[in-house]
Amino acid sequence: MSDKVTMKRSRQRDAIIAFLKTRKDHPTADIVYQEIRNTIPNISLGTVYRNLAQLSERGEILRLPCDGKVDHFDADIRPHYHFICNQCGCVKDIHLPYANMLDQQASEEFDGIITKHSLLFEGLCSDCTQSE
Amino acid sequence: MSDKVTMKRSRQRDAIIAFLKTRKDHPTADIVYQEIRNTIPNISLGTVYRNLAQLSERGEILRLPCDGKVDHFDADIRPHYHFICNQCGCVKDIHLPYANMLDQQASEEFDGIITKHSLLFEGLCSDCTQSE
DNA sequence: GTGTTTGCAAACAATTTGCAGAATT
DNA sequence: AATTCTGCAAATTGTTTGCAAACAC
Repeated sequence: MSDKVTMKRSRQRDAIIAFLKTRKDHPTADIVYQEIRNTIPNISLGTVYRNLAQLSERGEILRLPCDGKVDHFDADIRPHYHFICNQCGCVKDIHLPYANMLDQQASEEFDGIITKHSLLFEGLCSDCTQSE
Repeated sequence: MSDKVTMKRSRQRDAIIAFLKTRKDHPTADIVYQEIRNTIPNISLGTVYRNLAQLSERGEILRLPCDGKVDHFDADIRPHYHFICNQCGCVKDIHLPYANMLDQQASEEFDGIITKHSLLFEGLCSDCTQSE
């Protein structure tokens, strides 16, 4: 849709990317905001949203619409699946190989063009399993 | 979580369910609202949301958080998969058998408990394929 | 009659946007 | 110098909620 327009560097964006890369969970925009404020106290929430939107549009990070409410962001852009805990809402990676077969099967019975799929598992994470 | 509490019937709710059952696409709350207004002109949007929430909590309809923005609702509660068009945003059914295998595979490499998954295909619907 | 449902409007949460000034190239 | 980026606050969007009156059982 849109070409990759010139991007100037900024302290704020660098910090956002760097932070996302340190995390294996998948922070929300607000968590990113709270964290970055430790380093850049007067960063604004708008800037965080702007950068996350920008970066995910360019494919440099992933936007995960896991729980239908709040988006989560992932610096690991390799195709992989996710899990969301029904109790605490945490989001984790599921390391299964991407199932091309599913796209093929779906294509066979579908009239349009299928380019990919996303797969979200649900249940209880290990922490919540114990405290139940 | 919550027991099925007594439910009194209402003209509005009956209309909402009836409408949803006539549709194979998966209307949003707002579309339901616009439609029902033809029959019940002074129904309020709040009532539509309240009933859709209520019905999906009781498992009488499905809430589909397809596009991360707007929820879609489905009167077909049998487990099945969905497709969302990247162009027009329409949501369609994908009739593949529910893949229990995926839950098993995911469970093997995951520490918590996996109860189910949802699978969303993306691409272009047949209409958008032609107009491209 | 008791308790649920409604319409309305106000409240809310997550996110986006307009703008003037600051920072990057 | 040109353009992108930021902080701030206001605007938007989708959805939920509080309340008094209306309705169902």
